[in-house]
Amino acid sequence: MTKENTRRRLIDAAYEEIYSHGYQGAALADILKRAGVHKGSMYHFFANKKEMALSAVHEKIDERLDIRYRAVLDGGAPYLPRFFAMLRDTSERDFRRGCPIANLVQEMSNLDEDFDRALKAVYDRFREAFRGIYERAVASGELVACDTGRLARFSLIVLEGAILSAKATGEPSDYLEAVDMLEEYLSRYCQSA
Amino acid sequence: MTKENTRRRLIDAAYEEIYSHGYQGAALADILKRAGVHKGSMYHFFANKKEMALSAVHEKIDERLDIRYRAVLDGGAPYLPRFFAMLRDTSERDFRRGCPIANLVQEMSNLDEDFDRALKAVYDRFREAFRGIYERAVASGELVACDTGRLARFSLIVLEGAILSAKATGEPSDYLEAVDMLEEYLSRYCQSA
DNA sequence: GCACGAGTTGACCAAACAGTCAAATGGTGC
DNA sequence: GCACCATTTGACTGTTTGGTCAACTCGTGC
Repeated sequence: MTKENTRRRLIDAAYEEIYSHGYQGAALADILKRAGVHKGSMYHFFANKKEMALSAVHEKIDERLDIRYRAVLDGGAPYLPRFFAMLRDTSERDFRRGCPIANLVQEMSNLDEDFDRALKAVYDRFREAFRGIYERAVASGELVACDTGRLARFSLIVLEGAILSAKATGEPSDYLEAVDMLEEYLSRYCQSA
Repeated sequence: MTKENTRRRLIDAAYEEIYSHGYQGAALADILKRAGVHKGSMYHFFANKKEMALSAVHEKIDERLDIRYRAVLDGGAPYLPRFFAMLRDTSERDFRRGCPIANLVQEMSNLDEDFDRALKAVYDRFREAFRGIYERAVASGELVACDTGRLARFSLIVLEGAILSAKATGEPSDYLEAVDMLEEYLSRYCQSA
């Protein structure tokens, strides 16, 4: 165990266990077993289970959002084709487990203020990432001038709903179909025909 | 305690506790306390916690879906205005707790086969209710002939996503805005202009 | 080579958990 | 008024939970 490595292993294990079983359902013993770390060692890095979980939310979800969606922005115009290509890339999606953010929102938002605050921040950041892409698309002339915030809110709703649907039915095609229909909706705001 | 009343009280209490805390987070003791029923008495009616929970899903969610959406069908044409009026009626919605079905799907679908099966059935019934309304709308000439199953799937995705969004942000307006945009999307398939 | 503190170990704890059970209760048919 | 059985009662069990703690290891600075 090479020092600060321990903390990362704990965060990774906590993320995986919570993603699979939810926060309440994730047993501390299972997280520790997965990380190969002893209990007291964990309490050296984190005050309690919740603090570790919130750290995992921040470091595994929040920070990664930026990276993933920045890639779309950094590619330059046209933005929309690359945005939708990214949405259609299901190689990193696990429909059986659904969306890590949505799972936690559903489970914890109404139970714990700290989770609520943390998840609100993540959700807002998610929205802002979408809005940023649409803003660029307006600037590049792909979209007509419109309420990009509204489009972003709706897009995230469709995305989260689609992942939930795929989890509920077991059909990833549910997700892809919804992405098609979102694109169809968006075409209303596209330049020309 | 008047006999079969006990069972209903247990179902009601289980539904409420599970809706608030999730299945894993709902303590049997709290359910019993809420119902005012003793433990052994519960095990007389149900084999275990899971069976009681699945009964609650069936009797409190599954059966009620029919009732709620049948009202739209029973009102006669035009169907779409009444459908959207029902979606916009938030008097019975609890955005803090979200959607009881979605909550359970997120928590349990990938953890337990029995929950998975039960929730798949509920979700499918939900979809069929939507499709039935759109079928009627086509028959009555409100919608042009189109893939009503596809519209129903998308509508449910938007609905579930919107409820989740309202829960995440704490803003019920997120939900209402999405309903507006769903209606806007649907106008593509409406007769005339 | 010693002192120091970050990091590790694993035994231990009280509380909460789902589930069990023998005994008591009470209404119904006869 | 008795017999029967569905229902109720509440104490009990074994397990799992998150969290505590005193002792130990080990690299680094001096």
